[in-house]
Amino acid sequence: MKYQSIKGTRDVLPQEQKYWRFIEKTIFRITERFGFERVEPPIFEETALFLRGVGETTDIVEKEMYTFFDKGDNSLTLRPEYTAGVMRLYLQNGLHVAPKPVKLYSIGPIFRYERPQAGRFRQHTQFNVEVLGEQDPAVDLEVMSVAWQLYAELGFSGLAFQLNSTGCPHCRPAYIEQLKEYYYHHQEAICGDCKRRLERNPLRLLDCKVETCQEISAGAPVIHNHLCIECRDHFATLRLYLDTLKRPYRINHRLVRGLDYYTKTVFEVWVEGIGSQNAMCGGGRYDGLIEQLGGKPTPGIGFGSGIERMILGMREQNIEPPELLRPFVFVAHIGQAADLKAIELIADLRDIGIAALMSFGNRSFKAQMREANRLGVDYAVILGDEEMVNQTATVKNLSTGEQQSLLFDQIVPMMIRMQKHTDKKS
RNA sequence: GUGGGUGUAGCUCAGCUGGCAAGAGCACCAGAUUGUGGCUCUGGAGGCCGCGGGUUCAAGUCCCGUCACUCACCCCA
Repeated sequence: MKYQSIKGTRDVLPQEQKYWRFIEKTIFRITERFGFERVEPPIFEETALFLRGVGETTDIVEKEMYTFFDKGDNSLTLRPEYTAGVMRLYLQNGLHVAPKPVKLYSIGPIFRYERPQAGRFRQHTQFNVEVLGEQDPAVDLEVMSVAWQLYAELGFSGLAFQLNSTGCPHCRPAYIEQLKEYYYHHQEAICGDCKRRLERNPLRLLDCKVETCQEISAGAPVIHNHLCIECRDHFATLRLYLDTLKRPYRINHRLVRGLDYYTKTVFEVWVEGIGSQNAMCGGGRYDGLIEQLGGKPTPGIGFGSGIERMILGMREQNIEPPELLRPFVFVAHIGQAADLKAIELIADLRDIGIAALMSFGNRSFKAQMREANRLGVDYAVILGDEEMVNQTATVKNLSTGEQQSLLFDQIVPMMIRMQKHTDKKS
């Protein structure tokens, strides 16, 4: 084989489309219900936006971006996440003067140069939600509720939020100092990765999977004891809201997120069985980001959810999305006159909105019937020598096997009636 | 970037300790039914056994290299 898809990318084939259709429809329905509006920034932006927006020392920026120079020698990058681009869109298009909060969502591809594995690709699709301009914890709840409602309506069971607060610029630095202080005392015992984390991203120390490191992290200072009053209140109120709605969640002190811009609330939703990358969505609050990108101080919160991971999760939980609609009529034809009539007939049917197909080439009648069956149509219209002589068509109901003879003029009206009939049933 | 696993028909996979003119199921095509699908039966088409080298009388099978895929780590949806 000469060409194959790029590492970490995947083809979406017809048999998977029912998942995509189902998920997209559910997203549209829920975002509408929650009062979100769709925006789509371009797939690539100037590289500097992501450097600033995501954070220069994050893994995403340091090693995962698809960056290239265009013919004008501009450094461009395929978006490695949605938020920075949406913030740019928000500022550039004057949405910051719109009534607050501004509630936006997007659906599209994300690119990261990573080693692929189960549930992780170099191109994946994200459903992304952002709410700008309101710091009320009720907005945190609202954003989390979009994710919750989506997974519930997709049919997932047994899900729970992982929840944490990572503090804010007022309280986090002091906490991180204490954390580092603690770890400096255990420097001998921690793994190589953790030694790096200690210098570069101390919060991640808590998340290490190495057993000996976990023992150490178990004794580490907990951020909740170091939150400032504002952060503590915010977190407590959010918990009150979640409790009121009886939404299951687990406080996870180890939940930290890799992007620099998060403040206060961070959350994920996990699903088992899709490999070790089990987070179906991840997000949190980023109250300082807009300011960092040149806007006025504006609170914000959002999350991204991987559609490929939703599909993996649905498969794992044996959730069957609705089947796509099948074509309604198939026209089988034998002989030249019938061929012309078939072409005319499917055109007429399609004009009035009925999904009609015909056989191509000179296939045997039997083969055409097999094809009709395989396509899953409700009716086969048969045009053969006899029919052409009588100016009639034989219409066969493929589920009951009944068939009747109709004048040409009666076929389209009959199909309209039959389709309405089946619509009612389903 | 690091470590493990796997590469045989379109898909899922058998091929044990080297002896294969290379198999099965599904899918595809055709026939049984000369104008009637699904079920069944019969037949057909479809493979440089990832690629390159080596060992051997003999390699899909053993060895080396290489590429690809895959799982896991880092990190993330």
